[in-house]
Amino acid sequence: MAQGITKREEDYSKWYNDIVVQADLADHSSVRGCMVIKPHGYAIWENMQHVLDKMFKDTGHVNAYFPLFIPKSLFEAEEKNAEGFAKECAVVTHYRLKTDPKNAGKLIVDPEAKLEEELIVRPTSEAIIWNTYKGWIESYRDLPILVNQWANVVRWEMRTRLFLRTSEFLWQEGHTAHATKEEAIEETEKMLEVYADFVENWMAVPVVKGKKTANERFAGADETYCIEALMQDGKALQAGTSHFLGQNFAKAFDVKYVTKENKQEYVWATSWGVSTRLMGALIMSHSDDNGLIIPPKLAPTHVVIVPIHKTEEGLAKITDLANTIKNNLKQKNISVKYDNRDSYRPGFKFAEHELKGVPVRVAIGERDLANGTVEVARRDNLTKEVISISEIETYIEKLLVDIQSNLFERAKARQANLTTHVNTFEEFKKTLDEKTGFVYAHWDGTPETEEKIKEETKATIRCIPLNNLQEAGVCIYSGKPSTQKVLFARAY
RNA sequence: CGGGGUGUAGCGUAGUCCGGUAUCGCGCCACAUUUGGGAUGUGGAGGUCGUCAGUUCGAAUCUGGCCACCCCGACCA
Repeated sequence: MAQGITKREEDYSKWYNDIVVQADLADHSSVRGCMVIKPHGYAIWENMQHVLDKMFKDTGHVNAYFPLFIPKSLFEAEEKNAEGFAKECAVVTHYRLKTDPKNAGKLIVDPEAKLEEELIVRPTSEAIIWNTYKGWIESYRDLPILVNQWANVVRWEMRTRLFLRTSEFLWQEGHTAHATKEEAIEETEKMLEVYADFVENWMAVPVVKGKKTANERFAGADETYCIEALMQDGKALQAGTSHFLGQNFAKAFDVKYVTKENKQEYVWATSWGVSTRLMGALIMSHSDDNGLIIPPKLAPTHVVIVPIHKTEEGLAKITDLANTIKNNLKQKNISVKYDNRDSYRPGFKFAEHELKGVPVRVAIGERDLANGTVEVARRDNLTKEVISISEIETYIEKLLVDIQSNLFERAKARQANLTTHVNTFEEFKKTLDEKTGFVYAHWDGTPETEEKIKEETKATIRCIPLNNLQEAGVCIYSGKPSTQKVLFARAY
């Protein structure tokens, strides 16, 4: 167990890395750009999956699984999508190794085992899925198709960061097919709402919902919706995207259906996804210089009980009490870990569970037994209280709810403080450099201006917020007329 | 792919200029004493010094090639 976490104000990215590694969430693997998600990190991801999966099912979706490999000819069918991902694709060219005749014990790629057609390791699955949907859809009676898959994908990134950007990552991708444009757009918006609901109410991370500009749009989409979150260092993080794909994939893969009126029509499509990147958002939204902070609704362990004893008899009594509390809390669906390891002292355990982000710690000592109390410490604000044993269960139940909402309110207040409206390019640059955060500014709506602003400031348009206030103004860069302010930020 | 840096025990390091078989801390193992915020003592295990070749009686140290990783840029959920 390492002891020092870099302070946030000293070096924010180092702090982030320290948290990920020292809180046992993930590690660099010996595969370049790929990480090992460790049990503690994976447990949090599993909780995210469970909640999201239920939300998907509740909105009528079902799960399925499609292949990891996509033949190049299928991959290239939707041109824009293919072009967008071409630069970061892993490609399988051979299917066999053989022993090296010149170097005993070593293997080489068998040059005679070259594939007729290369296989692309999926960076996303639209191509293989729409190729499949072609066979599933004949009539309007086959629609809609509402399928999700949990999978890994590979995008050959040049620079990687644990959870935020790795060459391989885990995600879910929903792929739906609809009879009408309206229905597909409704689906796209519905899933954006699902994501916003999850990220705000389970992860306790406030988001701005919006649409991407043409530059930032998913390759192959007509419209990309997104949720944007703001991290503690004032940088934005895209937390989820939902795409209205129009008829682009239906046309590329020739997926038509027969209407009631016996007419042939192309199918309308959506796709939407969130990834293990959410882990990064979770970490960077709440954690502090003592380590990770996990919102109760996603914490693998809600409460840890630490015994403090002087004698064996004392320990036995504490253990009895701990087990009673544990069982009572279990009735309330609160998961409890009794940390009775005898090789570590209480102070060490306190620090360790803080580092790993357990929301509530209960310490029980022999003094408590005499007084009929326990000490309860909350992770979010590091405060402690002495609570009577008789009311411990109801107290903790309420405390977990408090912590969840406190984390959200805290993050929300921070986001509000780090949101600025500006009217000139000077103000814009100054805000980005000195204050950071979300910056609202007028933009003339052209990709050229967006590109110039990005080149000069490294800030991108994160989104055009939904239900955005319409107000006449002039673009901060070009001085041309604008109808609304859009959301800029430097981003991960 | 460009520019910079680093490779010595599980982790962090000293030693490299000036060649003589590797230092310290954390962690690990055993035992004892401890336990209300990261315990202490005693004993112990653990290293082809990134890799390959060269120079030398002798290389962590000098020379050359290669490899890996990190940081900065171009790219990106």
